[in-house]
Amino acid sequence: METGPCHARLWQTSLLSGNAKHEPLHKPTSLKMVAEKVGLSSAAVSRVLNGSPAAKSIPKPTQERILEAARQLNYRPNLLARSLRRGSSHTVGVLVPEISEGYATLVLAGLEQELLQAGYFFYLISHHHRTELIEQSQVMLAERAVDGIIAIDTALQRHRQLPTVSISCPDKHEWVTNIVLNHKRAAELAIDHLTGLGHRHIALIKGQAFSSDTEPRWQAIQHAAANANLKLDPELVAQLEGDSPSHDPGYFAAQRLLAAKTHFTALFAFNDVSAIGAIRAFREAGLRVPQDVSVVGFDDVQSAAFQNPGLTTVRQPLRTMGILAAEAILRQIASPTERPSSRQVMVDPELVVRESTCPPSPKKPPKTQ
Amino acid sequence: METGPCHARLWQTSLLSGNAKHEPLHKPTSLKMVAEKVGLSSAAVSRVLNGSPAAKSIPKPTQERILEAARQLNYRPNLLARSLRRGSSHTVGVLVPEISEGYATLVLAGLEQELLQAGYFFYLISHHHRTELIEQSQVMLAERAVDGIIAIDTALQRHRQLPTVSISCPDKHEWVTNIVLNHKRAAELAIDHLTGLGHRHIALIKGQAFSSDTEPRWQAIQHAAANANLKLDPELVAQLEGDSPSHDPGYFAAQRLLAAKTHFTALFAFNDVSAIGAIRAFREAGLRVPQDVSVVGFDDVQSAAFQNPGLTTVRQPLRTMGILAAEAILRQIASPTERPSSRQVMVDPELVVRESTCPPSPKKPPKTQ
DNA sequence: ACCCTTTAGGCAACCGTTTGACTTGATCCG
DNA sequence: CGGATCAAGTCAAACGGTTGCCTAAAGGGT
Repeated sequence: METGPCHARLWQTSLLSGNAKHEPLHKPTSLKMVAEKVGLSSAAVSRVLNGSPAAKSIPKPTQERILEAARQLNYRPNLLARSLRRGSSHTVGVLVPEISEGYATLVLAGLEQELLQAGYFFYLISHHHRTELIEQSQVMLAERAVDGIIAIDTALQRHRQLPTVSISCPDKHEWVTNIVLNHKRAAELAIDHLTGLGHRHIALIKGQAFSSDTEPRWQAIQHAAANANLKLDPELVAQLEGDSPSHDPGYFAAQRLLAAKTHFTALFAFNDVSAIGAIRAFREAGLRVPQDVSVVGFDDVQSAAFQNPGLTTVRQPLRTMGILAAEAILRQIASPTERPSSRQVMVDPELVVRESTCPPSPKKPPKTQ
Repeated sequence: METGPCHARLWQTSLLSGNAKHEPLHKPTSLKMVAEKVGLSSAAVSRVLNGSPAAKSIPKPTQERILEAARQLNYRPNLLARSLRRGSSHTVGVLVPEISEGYATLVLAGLEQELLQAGYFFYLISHHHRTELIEQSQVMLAERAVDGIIAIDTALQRHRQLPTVSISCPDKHEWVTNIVLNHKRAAELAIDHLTGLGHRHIALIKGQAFSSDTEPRWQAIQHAAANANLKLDPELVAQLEGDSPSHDPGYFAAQRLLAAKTHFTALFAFNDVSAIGAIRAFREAGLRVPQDVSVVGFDDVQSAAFQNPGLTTVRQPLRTMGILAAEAILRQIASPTERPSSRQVMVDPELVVRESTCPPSPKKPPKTQ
């Protein structure tokens, strides 16, 4: 509220004040130039501009002179220099598997909002699940003196003792704070929903082996199935293959399920993107969703509600998870010595029922084609 | 170890995790430390490690010693310090309206690939089309000494003489290189496709007023319509409203079109996301796509092919545009004095016909509901 | 007159690298 | 033998800002 309008006005003036003297290659104003203009040392100027406690011995009129000079020269501190000296760059690195639609997008949105608000910028790097890229990225981020690292669905390789928060990576490392979903609850929601509708033959799409959520989710599903007295037929389990961030893996997984010709009336997919791919495979095979096959997705990405049929899905509070991760990393940065109060933050899923699920039709098993 | 038992414990655990020589609170190795280890000046070490031409006067064995010491100490140059000295941070700022599914995602993916490959990192900032945020972002990026700015669908406010490339912003500024789509061709593709199928009553969804593509696209559509002897009925034009990055604006725009009760057999939407929203509105109104209304989207986002029905759309080569933008900014950074060879790079669209378009049904006009 | 505190700010080191200018000793050439 | 050249580095000044410590003068109390 103080600097915002101030900057805006500053700008206006420098634009409108007939600044025909367009100085393209003039170096930006430095502290020293401001200091010279007011005839003081740069130490004094620095202290005043930063509102440092040591500035209280400097009289108001002098302070005004300094501020005025800075404004006139359109002074902007060089943050590289400041970071170098202060040892804090106000920057974090964010690692994601891919820059693509789906999961990470919403998390990033939450992250960004929270980080920017705290004056932090972030570097975004994708690694396509390639181990050496992850490692290299961590090294490069450290070189760039980031204050912390946030890893989204990323198995961190080595660790350089930077504050680190991971989202959906059940990370063994001591120093990492984890933001994780309550997988147990998530599996229950989906399985109970489907069994509640009367489904007994439920196919599953497991995540890729490299995805950190795959295992815990799978465990949770087995647990939930057991609780619901449901037998999981190994024939009805397909795994996503390949690291394409698109809908293809889900599409092909569903084709494999169909090819196995084992009867099923419902599918619980690893995520929305693969669910959407699967639905297309079903349609191409002449099956209607949900009449012939009910489909439950996972994540509730932005487009889930706008699918045809609208996708029933287990919502992860993705945006919230981003916000929580940002808060956690900021806390860690603020007090690096102190152990994080809780190394794990668990968030709860929520079932969103739309149009892709219904009771199984008793008539004809989906053995078409 | 130094400041408290807390540290000691941390240290212990990190020992347990299997990494012997991993000193958590030791400051990272500096050039000086390497220099001391080999008994040379940091100047010599710097030159050798950088392979600077001045290092050729240093004998091979000495160079080996230096390299070996750096390796042993796991030396990583501090890029803040280097940037400060060299005056180049190897960082660019990327401005996007939103971090959300759709348009920007693919562009970002292309950008990232190309920038990382060149050793550049980027800051990602979203501004939600708020003028003061755009301006503030530019200032903050300049403070952080970025080497350039890439603006995606963003109306830049003020300019600080940084190398700048914009994507889909018909920017007036002299210094900005533009990556733009051939809107004329894009409009022709869509209009010709629809008229070719026999549609004469085509509804349109215009982009939001703040979107830079809205006007040129609209002009191009009018032009293409005239060429195809098609009259555009103002009743059949709806504009996206609100800055939500979701499918909602398209959904509501379609509802307004339906409410106007003017007969139409096809819709050309501003982008895929709004097309998907519109399709949902149509379905809710009891209209079938494409039998009752054909729909053409724009962009060809990742999920377009997996819609139900598969979305016919005008593809923008989004990833390529990202790559081109990265190349352009890197060129500008490499030779800042020289004016960019071409201030505009135009890319061509491509029509992707899927299942959301077909000839109009002559029977009943979509006056249902 | 003396001591103490406050005011007002300066000095210089420091953050970690880079780089132009310079030194020092040896070698070579005529 | 004297000067030039060269190898193998070193020195110190940047880059731009921050900060611990210092000083010098003025004021205030006794």
